[in-house]
Amino acid sequence: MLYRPFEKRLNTELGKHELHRAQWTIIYYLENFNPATLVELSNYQGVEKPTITRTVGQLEELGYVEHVRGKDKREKRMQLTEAGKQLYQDVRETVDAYEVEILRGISEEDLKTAIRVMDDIRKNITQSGDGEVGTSET
Amino acid sequence: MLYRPFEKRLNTELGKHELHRAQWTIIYYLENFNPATLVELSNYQGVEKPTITRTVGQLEELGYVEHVRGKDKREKRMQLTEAGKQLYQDVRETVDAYEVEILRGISEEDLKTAIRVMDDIRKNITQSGDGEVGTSET
DNA sequence: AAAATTAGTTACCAATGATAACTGTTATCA
DNA sequence: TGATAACAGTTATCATTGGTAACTAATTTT
Repeated sequence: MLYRPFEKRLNTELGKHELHRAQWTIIYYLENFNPATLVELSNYQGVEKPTITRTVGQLEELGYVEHVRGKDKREKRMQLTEAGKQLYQDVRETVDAYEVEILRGISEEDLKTAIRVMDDIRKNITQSGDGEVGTSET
Repeated sequence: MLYRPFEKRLNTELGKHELHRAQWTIIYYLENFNPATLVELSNYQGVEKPTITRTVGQLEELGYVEHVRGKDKREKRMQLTEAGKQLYQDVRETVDAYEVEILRGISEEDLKTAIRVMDDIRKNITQSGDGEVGTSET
């Protein structure tokens, strides 16, 4: 419930670069974990594969990502193109400014605590009810 | 980005009661701020009016909310029906259990801090870029 | 009384996600 | 080794949730 205004505003910021949130999330991940498979992205985002297929397809058409083949012919490893890297930098500026703005008046320490708590919560969620992580039930 | 698993899991929990998130949010608000207008709900959720009209319509058909007319014939004040109140209680149990689970291992104090930070962030967001709150620029 | 504002609706469309059923590819194992 | 299982990705289709534009009816402003 707390994320609606957040997402709304983020979309506005991304709109300046004609990007959508789902696309940005993938670019963001690739910048940090270059070449990644679709399954990797799927797990990271907690989203089904077809959704990733679609979004990656868009980014490919836009020229922001390309795929490099590895040994395993099944998987499609994706990486950022030059244009993609440039876009990341550009968006980063916008998003950074946005972050500074929404974090106004919050102490460094409280923020750290909040981030840690959020992370713990995420771990709790993904480790239990989802049945996706670590529960290898043949 | 941090809320995807959260929403996913919440939807699973709500699914047990054949509810969706958007519907639950409205029921939740009504339980606390009985009779509320659609505009009120719209502002609270940071969502446009047509979206609210639709969801409230669903809840009305399901028999969870009903509208009481006030003086102003334009507005449609909604309140929970008996069935709606009952549903709230039932879902509350599910959601409470869920909350306990995802907050495992987080100290009372850290949680308080995190909540405060989140709230501050929300205030920062709604007070600036949206141009919706308090900026009466004729 | 006319004009502007407000609450809500209708009719669209877009973004994001899910499922089911499928094709190739690689691993397993009997 | 050959059948079978598991895995990565795709296609097609649907549902949820959101948005815009254009409208009606009721209420305020001027």
